[in-house]
Amino acid sequence: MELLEILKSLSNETRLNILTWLKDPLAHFPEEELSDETPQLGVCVSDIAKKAGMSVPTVSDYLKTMSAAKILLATRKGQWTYYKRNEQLLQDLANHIKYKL
Amino acid sequence: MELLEILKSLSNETRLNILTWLKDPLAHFPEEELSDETPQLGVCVSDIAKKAGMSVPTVSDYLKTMSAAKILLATRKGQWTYYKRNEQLLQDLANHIKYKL
DNA sequence: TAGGTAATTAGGTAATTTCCTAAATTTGTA
DNA sequence: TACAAATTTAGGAAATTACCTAATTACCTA
Repeated sequence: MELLEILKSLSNETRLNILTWLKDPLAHFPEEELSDETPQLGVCVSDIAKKAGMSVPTVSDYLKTMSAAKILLATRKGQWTYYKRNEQLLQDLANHIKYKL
Repeated sequence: MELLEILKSLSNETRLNILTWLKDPLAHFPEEELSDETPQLGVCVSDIAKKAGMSVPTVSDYLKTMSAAKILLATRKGQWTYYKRNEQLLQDLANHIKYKL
């Protein structure tokens, strides 16, 4: 777990928002954008970009940054890349702060 | 607790190092720089700057940033400003990540 | 295979962060 | 009062981050 990389990737308001939106996609994305695979796969780049009100390339780069830090997990399926939270890493992060930092 | 402000103040290698050094000053600062008040007060700016290998103004500013985020607590005593960790806030941060984020 | 949609990569400008030196302030002491 | 030590504030150069548009790549389907 690369603590500094993780903290850097969380130190931006939009990226932090994305993380919270992905905690409960049903509550934060329009129903028609979600499928029954959303819980497994996550949400695709353009839907997240729309929600963030930012360009697709910018958000794509943010998501890549967060995946590199392992905060998010990416799944490519056809033309789409879906991103979801890595709950295990977030628990590891919390534990690291609690007991190690 | 201002999550984004806290995460920003932790997203720098030197600031993160300072936080870990202050967890155990005895292990990270020369004995002659410490007093029996160190556990209560913390460590002063110039000692931390020396350990970090950076200028006093830079480190003073880092410490101020971390105090503003309430990660550190400052005590002015005479000409010195001592900084120590705010353990309560770090526990709050860990819990927030674990249960809220 | 051509055209369309989704995503990524490339390249750039603006804003922010990093970290310095010099100057000013605060406090203790001769 | 005057000088010294610790810190903070001010101001600035260099590096990084934030975000955009344009171009390219990946993949699907007619």
